Amino acid sequence: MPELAEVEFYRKQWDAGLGQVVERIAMHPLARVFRGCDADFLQEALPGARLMSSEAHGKKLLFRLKRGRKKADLLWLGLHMGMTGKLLAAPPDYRPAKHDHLALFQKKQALVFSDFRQFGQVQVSRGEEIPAWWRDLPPAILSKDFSAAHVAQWLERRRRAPVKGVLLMQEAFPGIGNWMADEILWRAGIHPARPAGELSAAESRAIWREIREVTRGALRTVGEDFRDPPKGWLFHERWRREGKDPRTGVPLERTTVAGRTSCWSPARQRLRS
DNA sequence: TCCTATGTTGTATG
DNA sequence: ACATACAACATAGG
Repeated sequence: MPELAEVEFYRKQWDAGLGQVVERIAMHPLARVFRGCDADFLQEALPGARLMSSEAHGKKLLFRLKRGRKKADLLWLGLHMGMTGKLLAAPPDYRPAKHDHLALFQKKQALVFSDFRQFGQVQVSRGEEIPAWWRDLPPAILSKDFSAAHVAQWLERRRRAPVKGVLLMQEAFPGIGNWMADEILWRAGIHPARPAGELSAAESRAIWREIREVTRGALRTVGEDFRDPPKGWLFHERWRREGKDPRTGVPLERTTVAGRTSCWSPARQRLRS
């Protein structure tokens, strides 16, 4: 599932282990989720490290661990949930199941990363320096730097691409995934296949506003306790076979746009005006 | 059996 | 340089 709100929910699942030492770990070092990192190093560095803090940025997660007293003894654990990744806290005697690729065992619980499709990824770095994979991140959606001008700039820069595809670009819109993009465009009344550069200033601004609204709403629901977003959202209809526009009752349409299944309301989102 | 799936990346092609 | 289409990754569920 993981888009930004699901990722935030999963981040908090490991809060149970903050401040505590990892006594031992279990992992499948040959699993595909370790393709981006040195699995042997991970295996030797994690036991004995203390989980200090966690952070989410878009769909990426960072866990900071500390091995000794020196500053340089920091361990940076990066996780991406891919399509089916999840994090959970389990009892300390938990037996990792087939798709649990990494488990950090602490005195009071086990912190588990599970991902059956393995589109997710693990990264690890050591030392004082912020690792390259956590540097130069784009402005977070709810930060001050995520301005209407930032959105307008990206729509213009990718002017020939369908707007749906632009919203999925993580280097500009960190954390937006397929369902959020559809939700944003539906609320803004913009057809997903419209070329980004053809949108008016008002439409660009509406996208900016709805990106932030959908993000806030998703964090308050999905991000808190995984409950569904509020009634009236496209979310509740977009996966249903006979889905209807929550505002007009008109049957929703779906096609592939920018390589992803997209859902929109023909009543409110038109290709040409 | 076939199709779909809340993601990303690489390659071929226009 | 930009954009698109498509495959690949690995697995489950309808």
